[in-house]
Amino acid sequence: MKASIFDVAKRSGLSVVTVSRVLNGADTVREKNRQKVLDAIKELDYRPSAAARSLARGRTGTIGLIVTTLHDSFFDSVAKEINDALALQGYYLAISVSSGFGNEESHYLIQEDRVDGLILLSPLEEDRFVAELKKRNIPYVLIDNQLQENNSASISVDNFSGGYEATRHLLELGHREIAHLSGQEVFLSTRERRQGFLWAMKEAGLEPFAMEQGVYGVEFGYETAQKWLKSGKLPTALFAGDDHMAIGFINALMREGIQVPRDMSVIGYDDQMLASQLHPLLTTMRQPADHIGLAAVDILLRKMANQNKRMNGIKLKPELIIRQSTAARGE
Amino acid sequence: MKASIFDVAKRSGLSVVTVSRVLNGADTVREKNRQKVLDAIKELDYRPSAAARSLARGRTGTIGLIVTTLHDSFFDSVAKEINDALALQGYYLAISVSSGFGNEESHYLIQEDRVDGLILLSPLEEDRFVAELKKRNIPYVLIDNQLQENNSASISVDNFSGGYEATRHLLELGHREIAHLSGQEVFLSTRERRQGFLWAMKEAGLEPFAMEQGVYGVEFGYETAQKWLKSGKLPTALFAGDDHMAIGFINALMREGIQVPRDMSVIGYDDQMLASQLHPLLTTMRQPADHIGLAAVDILLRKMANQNKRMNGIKLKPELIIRQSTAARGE
DNA sequence: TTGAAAGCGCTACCAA
DNA sequence: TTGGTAGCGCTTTCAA
Repeated sequence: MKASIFDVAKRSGLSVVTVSRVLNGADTVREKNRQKVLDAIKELDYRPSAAARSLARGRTGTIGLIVTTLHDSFFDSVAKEINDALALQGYYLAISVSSGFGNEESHYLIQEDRVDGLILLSPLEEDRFVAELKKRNIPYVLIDNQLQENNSASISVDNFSGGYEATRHLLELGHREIAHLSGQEVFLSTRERRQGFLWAMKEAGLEPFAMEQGVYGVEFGYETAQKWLKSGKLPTALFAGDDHMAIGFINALMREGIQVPRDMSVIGYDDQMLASQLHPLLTTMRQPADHIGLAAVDILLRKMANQNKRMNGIKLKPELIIRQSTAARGE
Repeated sequence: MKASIFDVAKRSGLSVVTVSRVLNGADTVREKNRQKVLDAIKELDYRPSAAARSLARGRTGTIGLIVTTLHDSFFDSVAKEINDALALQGYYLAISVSSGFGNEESHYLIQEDRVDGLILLSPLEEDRFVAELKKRNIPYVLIDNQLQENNSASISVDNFSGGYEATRHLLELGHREIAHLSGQEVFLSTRERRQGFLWAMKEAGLEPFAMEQGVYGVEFGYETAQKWLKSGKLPTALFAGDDHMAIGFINALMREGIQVPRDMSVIGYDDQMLASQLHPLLTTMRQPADHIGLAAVDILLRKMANQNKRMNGIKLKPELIIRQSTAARGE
């Protein structure tokens, strides 16, 4: 039988209440007794039951994180940061990879109130989740939200600015024929990055060389490159909506002997791990995963503290990381 | 105030016990009453408290999965499979990404008995975990274990056979000058794959063209290729210990205009997502993530059912996936 | 600074 | 087929 707080009390010769106090770091326990309790705990190899604690306290000490996939080094990093930030505050992180479209009527982390608060990382079904969370009165924070109206409790990266800066970088290198690859329209980030691109182009008095819209991923980049290659018309520079598309694009070019950045410059977005591993190392826009994680935890904990108060969203700036895939325009 | 089972009882005009029965799908409830209860539940938007349930039942209904990283499509797949298999049985999966070396004295999933059982996916600190789990009497299963002695409760992929098959594939294509890149020695899988390689070579009466040992990842593959390129001596075929090394290696070759598989064949291991995205599409050894996940859940649940009985480990075979990076030896 | 007692919300056991 | 009652292991008053 597992030891309970009762056993510890008996063994230490003190009351259950005192043991509980020691467990929770109350400072109203005589040092000598504290030691007795600690000894008893060690001897019995006792650990408090999470279930009993949650029940008694009315909260679980766990924060949930819902992600669509962790197979993405940006999400992965954010999750790690959140985990660490939370640990510092004595909270546990429960990650749930919700592939998305829910036959699962509603998420289990929500269903049984297993969490005190929730962080949604780039949620696809944002509105459904948010509605549910509001109804349940569960504090939450959105990262990289899609819906403008949810800006109140969200951390986002300024994608417009990211698209703008990326394009500016190419422009400053002397490029005039610049194309853009974008991902799914459903993502607000997709549209914003493109707007940033268009803005920078317009500002420079230029028309986009080409724009393609597809699905984030290596394949789309590869295929687009092949298509363009076949048509014989290539821009001198490309702003890809994410690193994977950029990598796929470069991959296709390399196979045709077209060199990056000698023959063409390519900039990606996200600074995926792969971006700094595959050659040519990719110039890209980095999303500040660490700040994002910290900010999310900060806002969430605040919200949990003063239920009533309304928080303001935070918008972070992405950072241009110059590597090897972009260079001044040839000739 | 949140509705409790008591409120549902009151509202439905039945007892708490009956409500509990309905909640747990007992078939000893009159259909009419069942409906009453269901209605009350809906009206009150009631959900059972996970904490109270766990406390009363003595188990949490949650299975923990400890992984070092999910930023790996193999781990990611296995995790998904486990999640689904578990859901089918009414269990929840709590994933915990434990970067490894624990200042965290002992893992929180273990610490507070938040789980009924634990699955360890390719654990680095296997012995520490296993010792702890045995002590706590928590049922567990290891996937891809490092220590031979833990084979009792483990699912592993036959890495020896994988290394052997991969090499055979190259051999059958007519290659004679075959090199091997391996990862960290700490991993049993690393050593086994190499042994498989060596065995196949020996069987064919051949000496390895070269063998390098480094760290799993794109970089090591890239650097090794560069080194070999510089020395001017390349094998006609390479068996890389994992896909990332293979990809890095190919990446370096491509930059020098050396084509795969025309000039050299490369086979990887794991069938990472990237392997089927980057061109040339990588020939590789696939680990059967689905079977692994299923088997792990199966064994774990069995162990949980009959605490006493000893299970036998399972060893699965990897599968050769032929894509574009290997071809018959030239000339 | 300590402890007795009353829950937290649910399930399990025993009767009816 | 139903319900009363006693816990599950902990925290939180409230008194002492």
